[in-house]
Amino acid sequence: MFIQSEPQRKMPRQARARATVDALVEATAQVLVTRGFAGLTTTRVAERAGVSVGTLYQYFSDKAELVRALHAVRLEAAFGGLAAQAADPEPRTMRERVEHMLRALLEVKSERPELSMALHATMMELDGPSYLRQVMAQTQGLVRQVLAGYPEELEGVDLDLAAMVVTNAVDGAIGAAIATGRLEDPRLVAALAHLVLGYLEGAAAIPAASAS
Amino acid sequence: MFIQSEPQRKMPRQARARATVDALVEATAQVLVTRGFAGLTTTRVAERAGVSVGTLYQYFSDKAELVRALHAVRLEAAFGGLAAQAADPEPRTMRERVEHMLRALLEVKSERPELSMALHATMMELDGPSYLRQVMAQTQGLVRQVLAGYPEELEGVDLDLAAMVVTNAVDGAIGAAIATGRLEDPRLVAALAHLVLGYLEGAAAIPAASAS
DNA sequence: TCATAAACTGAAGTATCCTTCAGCTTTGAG
DNA sequence: CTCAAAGCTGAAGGATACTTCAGTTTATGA
Repeated sequence: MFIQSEPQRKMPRQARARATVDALVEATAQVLVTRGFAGLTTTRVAERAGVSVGTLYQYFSDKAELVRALHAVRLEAAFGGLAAQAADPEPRTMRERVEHMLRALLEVKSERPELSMALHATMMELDGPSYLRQVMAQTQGLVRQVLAGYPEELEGVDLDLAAMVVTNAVDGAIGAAIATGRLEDPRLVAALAHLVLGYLEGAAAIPAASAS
Repeated sequence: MFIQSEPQRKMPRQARARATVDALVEATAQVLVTRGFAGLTTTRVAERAGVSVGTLYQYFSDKAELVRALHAVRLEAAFGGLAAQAADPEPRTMRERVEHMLRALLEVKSERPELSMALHATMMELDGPSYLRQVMAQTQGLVRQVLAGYPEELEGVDLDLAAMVVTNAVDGAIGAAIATGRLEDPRLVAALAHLVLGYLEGAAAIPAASAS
């Protein structure tokens, strides 16, 4: 599962090299979790991956590139799970679809919660706003698309605003759940679904109306 | 507005020194926004504050201490605004109270959005989970207290869960708004209020019920 | 006014870290 | 089997950052 987004560096051609790249990305994940971004040194990553520093620099031009590769892998995983549920041809009520997507998302995040947290913080520090915009564009786009599949229920709702609010609200709540170790709380899915559906229901009234 | 949480270092006694400490904290904010945490060097901060490095080390034992001091100032500002609205003796409907608090929160964040973002990312990298827990404990505590003031509307609702979900959902949505520069969108308050109230309404049904 | 404490300076020591590259090892096609 | 390409090694160069502290300047109060 290597990503082809390191333009200036060599691409692995042999199987051994592909394994090396994978090991480096995984090592990055481990070091990031255990020592944080400050402790993410090229030597340490190489060591953990069982190769020498020079090898690292054959495939990654930078510490940042290493982190970005890791992020690409994880994003694909998280997004893939979501997209699968979003595209599930089985017709579903809006509630069902929301719950399924939430479950898929929670499943991915639950696999390595500390990594999710550490990686997010690092990408934030690394690419700041552009990182956020990229992730948000993808995720919100998907959510928006799903919402568009329920035109009757959401008549008059600003789908862009709804996608933004709902997506990031869920993300914030999940982040908090991770930080406090409540990711396994069985009520979580129900609570998040209630949050999303509670917003969507009656969201048509939002646009101009604003009580003082 | 200096904080007394640098145990090992000297406390400023004269007015000049207090001004120096303030200047250092403000310089930290500026450097953090313009160069990120990676670019936050002690020399650069001192330079920007108009003092020498040695002076910095008289009051702050560490780069981290500098950031923590800045965070303390900002947290107090944000929390103060919220608490003021929360404790406002004027009786209000739940909707009004929520809207007022959201407005107060958005006001603080709007002052220096990039700083809010950068500081959050940095604290995340610096103190990770313990930072989140601290902030969440404070904020959720406040929110929980506010919610407890509306026992009829929220009968049967798990206030702890509600405070956590609502608080962090709002935080996530605001974070996204900051990143995309939509903080001034006039519909934002209404949308967030709708999010919060939509969750609270009927949240009593959450505990055990969980549709498959 | 003067002495003492507080505050400030900034060059220098120490510690890492990033990154390269010349040479060695492994792979795989012919 | 042979050899050119791919892959790997790790010591060393170069750069920067953190932190200290001996010495200087400024404030205070007796």
